[in-house]
Formats: sequence, structure tokens, C-alpha cells
Amino acid sequence: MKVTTWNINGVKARIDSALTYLRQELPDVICLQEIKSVDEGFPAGPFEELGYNVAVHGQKGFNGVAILSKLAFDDVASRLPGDETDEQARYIEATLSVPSGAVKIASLYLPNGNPIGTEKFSYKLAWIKRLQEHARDLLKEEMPFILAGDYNVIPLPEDAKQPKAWTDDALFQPESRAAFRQIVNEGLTDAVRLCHPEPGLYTFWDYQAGAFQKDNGIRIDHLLLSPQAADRLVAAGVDSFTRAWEKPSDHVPVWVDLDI
DNA sequence: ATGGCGCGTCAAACGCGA
Repeated sequence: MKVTTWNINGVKARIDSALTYLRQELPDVICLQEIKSVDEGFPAGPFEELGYNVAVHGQKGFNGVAILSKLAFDDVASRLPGDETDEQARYIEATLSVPSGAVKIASLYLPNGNPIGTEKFSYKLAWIKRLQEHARDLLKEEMPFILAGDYNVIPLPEDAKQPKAWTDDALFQPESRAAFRQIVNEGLTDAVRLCHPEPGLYTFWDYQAGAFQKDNGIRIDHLLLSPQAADRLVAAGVDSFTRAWEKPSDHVPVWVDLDI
């Protein structure tokens, strides 16, 4: 089963690219972030024509996440527990039936957190903490699950072409990195890093300053696997070729292949 | 060395991202 995550930076601006990608790469599940659309505005039709079921948690103008799945949804939840007052659409998770049982897949869009020293940064840290607590609850179920999405965290210096340039950025703060690490420390596996220990693997290149041409990228889109999912990990990768497409998202698709 | 973009909301700049 191939599961992909992609921050598409606007589903309406990226609909043709998304459909081309799905026809070409045939993921069983794709988690989308930054759809920048309300639920009713999401162009479900073209995706359904490709055989995908669609689950959307949208918001006007900003944020917004979705899961497209060739397997039917048994259950969908679109809130990250821990803060009933949080109105930002950044999380959706679905339970799918697979031959070996059930698998849970989350599409998450972790807050950017810039600038540091503001309530935006504390919101980011609180959000990661909520995700950690949720991961802990999910782990108790001892089932395969994947927390996939745009984490807006550069875990290590080798996850950036120019780590020094990110020193004052929320994506590379010691607190951000430690909070991400604490989720991994709960017992989750960073699938892409496990399959690709070499440096120089990036998932985002800024639109400005010819960042892609210089390969001035960062790795901030991740798939964290539960132990039961990691047991079945076959391969993982980054489809950086989409960044060279016409009218690209600034993020590229990242995927895992699981033997389930 | 420096500065360089793009999307959505609206209908001109602006908020936001990373």
C-alpha cells in the first residue's frame, strides 16, 4: 500500500498537477495539506473519477487538510484532541480496512510558528504537544498508523542545504526540534530518514531566490510510522520531480510503501 | 553580493507562508 503526503498550496491552483500526479504514481492514499478551501469548495469530483474516496477538513482561505483513499473510510475524525477552542483546520485522520486488519492515517499541517517569540510560536509548540499526546493514545491500540504531513520542522542540520540560514526560524528552533524528537521518541519511525540516511534530501524549496535551481531546500514533510506500520515498511521516497513542473507547489510529495 | 514568489480574498492591496 502506497501512502503519500503532499502540501499542495491550494487545491484549486493545483488541481491539474494533483490529477497528473495521481494518474502517474497511483498512490492508494494521499494526504493533502494547505488545500485553502472550505469543504464545499473542494473539487472532489475529479478525484472520485480516479477512484478515490474523499475526506476533507477545510477552512476559508487558509490551512485545510484532506485524505483521498482508494479504500473506503471506516471512520473519519477531523480534530486533534487537546484544545476545543482551536478553530484552525490542520488535522484529519481516517481508519481504513486492509486485508491484514485496519490502518489509521492522519493528514496533518503543523503550524509554521513564525515569527519566534510570538503567540504563533507558542501555538506551534502547544500543537506539537497535543500531537505527541494523541500519538501516545494511538500507540496504545497497537495497530499500524501513519502520521503524515507538513510538520514545519527541520529535524536535523542535514535536513537543510543551509542550516545556518534557518537559525532564527521557527522551523529550526531547538524547542521545535525537541518537540518533534519527543514524538519520535514515543516509538515512531521517520520512514524517509530510515530508508535514506544520506543528507541532501529535501521536500520544500522556497519560490523565491531560485531556491530549487540551487537545491536550497529543507526536509519538513514527514511520515511517522507506528511500530506495527514500520514492521511492514518496504520503501519510502520523495518525488522532487513535481517541483520542476509548471506552476508547482513549493512542497513535493513524500511517500511510503507498506506491505499491507 | 543582493534580491528575487505565490495563493486566496477580493476586486487593490494584504495576510500568510517558510
